[in-house]
Amino acid sequence: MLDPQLLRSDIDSVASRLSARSFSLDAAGFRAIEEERKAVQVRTQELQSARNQFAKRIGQAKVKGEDVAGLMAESSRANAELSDLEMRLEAVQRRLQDFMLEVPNIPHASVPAGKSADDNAEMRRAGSPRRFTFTPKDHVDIGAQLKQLDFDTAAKIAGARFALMKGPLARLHRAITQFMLDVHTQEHGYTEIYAPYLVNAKSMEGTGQLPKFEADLFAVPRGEEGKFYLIPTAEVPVTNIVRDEIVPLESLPLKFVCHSPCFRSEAGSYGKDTRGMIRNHQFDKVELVQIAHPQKSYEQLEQLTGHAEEILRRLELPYRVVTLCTGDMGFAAAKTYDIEVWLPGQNAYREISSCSNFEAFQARRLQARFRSEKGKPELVHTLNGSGLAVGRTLIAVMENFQRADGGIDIPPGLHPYMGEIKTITP
RNA sequence: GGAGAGGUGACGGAGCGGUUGAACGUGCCGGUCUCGAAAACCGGAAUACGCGCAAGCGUAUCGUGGGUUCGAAUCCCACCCUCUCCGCCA
Repeated sequence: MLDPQLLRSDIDSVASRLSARSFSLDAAGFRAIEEERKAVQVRTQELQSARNQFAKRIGQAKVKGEDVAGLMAESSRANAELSDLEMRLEAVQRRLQDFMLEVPNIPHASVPAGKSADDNAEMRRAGSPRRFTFTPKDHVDIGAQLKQLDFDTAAKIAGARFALMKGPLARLHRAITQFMLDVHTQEHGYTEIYAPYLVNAKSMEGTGQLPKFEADLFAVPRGEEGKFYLIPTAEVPVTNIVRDEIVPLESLPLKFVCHSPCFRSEAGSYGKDTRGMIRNHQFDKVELVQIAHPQKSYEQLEQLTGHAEEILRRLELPYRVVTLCTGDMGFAAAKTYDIEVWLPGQNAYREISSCSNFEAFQARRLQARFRSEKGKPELVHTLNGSGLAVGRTLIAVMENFQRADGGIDIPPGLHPYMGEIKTITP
């Protein structure tokens, strides 16, 4: 959510900055609601003040044993208008809130303008794609030949967009997870978190998935009306740790790492990446989350992105980093770096991590604050990034380290996590 | 699933339906004292929002939402959460 003060004071410049991400802000609509809010609120508060005065006078008179019937009648009359106004105020505030919740974040000044992924700016490349002496296969074929990656059985058990791994490949998947967690906790200073995979609507709203993106989520019913949502990323439970909290200044930045399964309905991506494990309803991810001082958050974004890159360097996987353009960024982000790993099977770089600074956009929804140097509570900045998506990392290892005989070499960094097994062979 | 207890400020803990945003204590900040500290004493301190150039004024907030009332932290209802016991369970 954006700062309501900013919208009130300078909605036109907000609108123009949002147009870069092809969001058209209804400035006139906002002004109209805001004007009504102001009028209704002022009047309501006047009446409330009058009511409080009456109540106070009646109380005082009663103590003295005076007759208060007249005052009470007068007060009743004055209150008649109030309940109606209070309802109107509530309604207009809800409309304002609804409006605000649908407005995306303002892109940071350093974000390149653009409409689609084609306009993203490549920042750097690391490693160079391996030259194969044979035609490289993609992970689906490699996995099938090894009989360790089975989409048919997964489809029988659950449906499309699920995967089933067996034996050494399943272990490799686990090894990758452990490796990432160890690097981030032991070398990058993150605190490991284990968090709920089902969360309430409030948490989803805090990080921005709700109300706008309900269709992307899975939910399970709970009780009469309520429901739990399955987390689409550990960002949700972990960032919500600081919801409604005021954290001490000296504790910043908070750095959390959390491995979790992620559940996404992938509504609207029919026909996209249907082959293999690129885009599944369920996948594992190691997520990095930072709660930062507002003046440090962009510094922290560079650092966090570097932490994610370090995993790829250790696994000897070629990658590049791109800055998402205004049109390609997520709803809540002010700036995003995507890290894309080289996939020989697709002959392309594919996203394996997305590192974003949300500035105060999430913090405002979360009411996540810190006590500033002046002793006043101020909104924190929140950041997160994948460090990394486990399934896609597995794919990258399979495709980049595949052998002519259909086997897979294990990158040296993972040997300790594989019981020193160095190859997976057919 | 059954039975019970409880949710008040950073924390502990009061609070006959009426000048209660909330006693008291601890902690915190400033000051006096001191070479310095401790102790003691004095003083200060919630958050959000609205109106206003400002000084300031007003509104809301005692788990959440509704209700009763001229007036609710205090009464009623529903829900959420925490704790204890029983049952079940990894």
